Amino acid sequence: MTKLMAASSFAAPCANAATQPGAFLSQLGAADLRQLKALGERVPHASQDVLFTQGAPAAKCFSVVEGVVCVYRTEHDNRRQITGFALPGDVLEIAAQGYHEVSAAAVGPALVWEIPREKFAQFATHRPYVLNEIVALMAAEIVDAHDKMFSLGRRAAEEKLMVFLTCWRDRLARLGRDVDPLPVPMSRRDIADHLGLTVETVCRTLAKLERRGAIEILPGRIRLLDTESVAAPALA
Amino acid sequence: MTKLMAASSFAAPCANAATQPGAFLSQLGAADLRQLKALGERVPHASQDVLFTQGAPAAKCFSVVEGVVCVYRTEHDNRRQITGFALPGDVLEIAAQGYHEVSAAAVGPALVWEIPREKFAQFATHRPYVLNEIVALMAAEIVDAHDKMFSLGRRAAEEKLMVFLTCWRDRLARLGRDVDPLPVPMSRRDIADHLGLTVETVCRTLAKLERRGAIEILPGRIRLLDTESVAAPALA
DNA sequence: GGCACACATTGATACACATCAATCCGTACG
DNA sequence: CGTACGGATTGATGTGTATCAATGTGTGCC
Repeated sequence: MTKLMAASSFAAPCANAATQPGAFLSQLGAADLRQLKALGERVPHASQDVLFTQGAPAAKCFSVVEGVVCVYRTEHDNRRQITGFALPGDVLEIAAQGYHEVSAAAVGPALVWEIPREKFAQFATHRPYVLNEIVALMAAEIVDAHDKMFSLGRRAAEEKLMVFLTCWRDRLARLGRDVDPLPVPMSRRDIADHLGLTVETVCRTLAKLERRGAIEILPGRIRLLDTESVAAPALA
Repeated sequence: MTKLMAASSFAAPCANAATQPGAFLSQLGAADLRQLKALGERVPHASQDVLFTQGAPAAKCFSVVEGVVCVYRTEHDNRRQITGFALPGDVLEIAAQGYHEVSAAAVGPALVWEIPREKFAQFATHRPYVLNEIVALMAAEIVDAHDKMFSLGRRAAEEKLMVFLTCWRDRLARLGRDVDPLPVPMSRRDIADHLGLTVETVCRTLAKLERRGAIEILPGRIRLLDTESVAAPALA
């Protein structure tokens, strides 16, 4: 239990680069991992496939193995807020209570490891250390959520975009990906719905940043040139 | 462990009305509770007192016993985003990893139960069910964070305020408080920093809602008259 | 090749909210 | 009792971003 509160990976949600089922639980032994794998299945998803929907019973939990999955919350009207983009190693709905409070969809083709909730619960019952891992994952997720709240409430469009891009780059880099021309697989609409903007504002702001020499826009990619020249505060 | 994933209190973060140390752990027996109480101390805080600061080592965790505590994240400049208001029974930084990622301050005079992190860790070591409780609390906090992200990113000022007020009312009601003239102890600036607005916009929007007959503004309180007449969507 | 369709980009305009600036109010304090 | 002070309110004005509308650009498909 000492580990629960330990000053361990204060850095980022899931720094594990291994792209295999169960990789998110970094403390598991080989035997445990083998058993865990057997409990779930790897499901391939086509682009735009919906993994689960807000309001539906949370029967399974998920871990991204390949690709990108976006998590979002919707309202009766068309409004959508993307709360995050999940990368390989990231876990979704691992502690959902009863019903999904969000939806998730594959941004591109994705491979997802899905495990029935009860099976995972059984697996964890006799392995207390698993709970510690989960607590740490959730703690990181909460910190991340606070960051995003700050961005949504207190940053202007330029800063939102630069912060988003640099964070995205850092996450991909942590997975060992090549990020010099940074891959940006999600659509402008996805970015807009993530940052609380409109598609048009995202386009225009990216164009403005390019004109200023801060970035270079390529098809499906963006090169980050001058990360420092981020916008000054827009709100007092 | 079955309980971890059970479809239990999907409703709200900490529905426990008992305002005493440890009340947030609803599954504890009397003996456990007594021991737990002995590990921490009740600390009275004056209005505006800072409980802990973003960046400082997370040495303790906290539980509000009386009063209101606001949790916020700041930037080098004066920008502040209040991520939530904690009420009696709510827990803060229970799973912080190493350093505080947010700050917290008393909105009014407050009584807070504070416990050193290691002591709580020791307490929980031999009580696996405590971890389950923590996971459930954190899961609720994550759901809540997603709600707030949606509000910050996709609601206009009127809707932000109405949603905020009704949620605040529901939380107080759950604690058994009288909410007909809803107590609003936090300042307009606090509300603004919570909703991603400015003080002036909060004032003006409240005035507009009052003119429309949706609310009635009283000193330190607001009466909710027509909760339904919330604003239509402002963003597509 | 050419059509269709979704996505991206750019422009013109409107508006919600921020900003700047008073004024008002309640409370603390000399 | 007057002064000072922070919070609340209201007004005048500016601007960032949304909205509406059109035009590119690519990609799949017949």
